[in-house]
Amino acid sequence: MTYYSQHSKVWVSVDCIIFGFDEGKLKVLIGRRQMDPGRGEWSLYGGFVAADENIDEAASRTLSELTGLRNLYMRQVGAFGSVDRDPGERVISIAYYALINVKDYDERVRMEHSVEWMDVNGLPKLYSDHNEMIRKALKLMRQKLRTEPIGFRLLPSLFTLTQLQRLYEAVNGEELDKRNFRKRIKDMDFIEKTELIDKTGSKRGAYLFRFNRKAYNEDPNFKL
Amino acid sequence: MTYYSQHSKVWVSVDCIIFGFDEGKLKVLIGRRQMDPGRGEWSLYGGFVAADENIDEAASRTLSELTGLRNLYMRQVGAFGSVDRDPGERVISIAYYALINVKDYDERVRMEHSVEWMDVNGLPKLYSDHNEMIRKALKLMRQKLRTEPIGFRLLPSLFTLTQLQRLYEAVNGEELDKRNFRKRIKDMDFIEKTELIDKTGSKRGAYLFRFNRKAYNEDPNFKL
DNA sequence: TCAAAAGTGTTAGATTTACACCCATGA
DNA sequence: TCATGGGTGTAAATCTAACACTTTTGA
Repeated sequence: MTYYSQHSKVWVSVDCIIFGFDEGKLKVLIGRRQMDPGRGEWSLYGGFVAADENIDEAASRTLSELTGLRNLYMRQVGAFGSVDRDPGERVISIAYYALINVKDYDERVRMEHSVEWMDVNGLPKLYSDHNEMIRKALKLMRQKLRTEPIGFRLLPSLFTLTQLQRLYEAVNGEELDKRNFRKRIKDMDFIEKTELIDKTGSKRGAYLFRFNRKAYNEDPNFKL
Repeated sequence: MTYYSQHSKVWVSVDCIIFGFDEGKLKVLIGRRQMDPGRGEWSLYGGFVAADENIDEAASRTLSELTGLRNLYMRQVGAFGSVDRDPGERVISIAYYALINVKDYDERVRMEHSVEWMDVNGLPKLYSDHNEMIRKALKLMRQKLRTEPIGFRLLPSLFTLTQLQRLYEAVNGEELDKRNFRKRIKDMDFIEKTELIDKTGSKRGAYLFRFNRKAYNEDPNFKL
C-alpha cells in the first residue's frame, strides 16, 4: 500500500464565472442546468478536471467549450469544497473568472449552450454554492481592476471614455466624476486617443481610444 | 453510469503555510519531508482531504495536528493543480496560510514534527510547487494586512508599538517612519494603550498595547 | 556617563475631491 | 431649436511624507 492509496480520491471540477459588460451593466453568464442533480436550476457553466489535465487547462477548455473563444483573461477564484456542496456526490470545485467582450461572443454559440447574460446585481438563487463563487470572483475582479489594466478585456478594442467610465462604475457600483476620471486617463499614456469618432452613443460623437499593451509594458503605472 | 462516474477522481491535499514573526523577521514553518516521494526535501506540512471532510476542515485539522493550536487565523491561498506537480501521483493541493504567535507554539510539539521556522526571505528550494504557494500566500497576506487587523495574530496579546512596527516592516519588506506609524496607530481607538511596561526591549521600557476586538467591531476603520 | 530604544509635532508637497459651463449634432 | 451626451480646469481640502530632538535607564 503506497502513501497515497490509503487516502480517498474525489471528483474535482471547475466552474466558470464569465463576466461581460453590456448596456452599462456588469453581467455574468448563467444557464439552466441540463443534468441531474439540480436539473433546471440556474447555474454556472462547469466541467470536470480530467486525470491528465492541469486545472488551469481544464478551466480554459471549459471556457472555450462554452464561448468558442481562446486566450481569455482568466484567474482562479479558489477552491470550494464543502462535503455536501454538490447534492449528488462529493465534488470539490475550483472556480475561475474570465472577462470577455460581449460582442465577441457569437449569439448562436451562446444559444447552443443555453446560457444567458444576467446582471450581477439581481441574480437568482443558483445551484450549489455558485452564488458564493460569484461573490468572491467579483470581489477579486474589483481588486484587480483597480491596479491592473484588465477592464479593456470587457470592451471592444476601440472604446469611448464614457464607455470606460461606465464600466468602472458598473463594476464598483458607484458613480465617478467625469472630469476626475478623464484626468486620470490622460495621465496614462498607454490609453491612446485615436482620430476615430464613435457616433453611436451621441449625436456629437466621441473620440475612440485604445489600450496599447506594448506602451503599458514599458511604463506600467496604472491606478484607477 | 451516472453523470459523475464517467469522470476520474483525484487525490486532493491541503498544504499549510504557517507564518510566524520572531527576531524581527517573518518566518514560515517548514520541515524535511518524511515520506517518499521527495523524502528529505524541504517542504510545507500538509495532509490529504478525507472523503467526509470539508476542505477548510482538512486544513484546520492539519494545522492543529502540526501546532497543537486551534482557531488560528487561516485563509485559503488557492488550488495548485499541475498534472505533474507531485512527483508521485496526480494530486491537487489546496494551500492555506495561517498566522500564529511563535510564543504560543510549544517547542516540543514543533520538534516532534521536525519542522522549523525559516525566514521567508532566503528559503531553500522546496518540494514540488511549495515555493510558489508561499509566494502567493505572502502576497495575499500582505494585502490583508493593509486593510484588516490581522497582524496582532502574529504578536503576543500585549505588544509594544515598536514590535508592531517591526512586524509591518518585516511583512512588507520596507522600513516605516516611526512618527507617521505611531500617528496612524493613535487614530485607531481599538489599539489600546495599557499601563503596563515592557522592559525586555529597552532600558527605558515601552508601553504595552493590546488589540480590542470588540471596539474594532464597533468601529472597524483600519488602514495601515 | 553613555549607548540604546522610547516617545513626540510640524510643515511642504502631493493627491483627491467637488464643482459648472460650452460644444456639436441629429431629430 | 433644443435635447443629449462630449468635452474641459480650478481651487479647497485632505492625506502623505519628510524630518530631529529629548527622555529614561541599565550597564
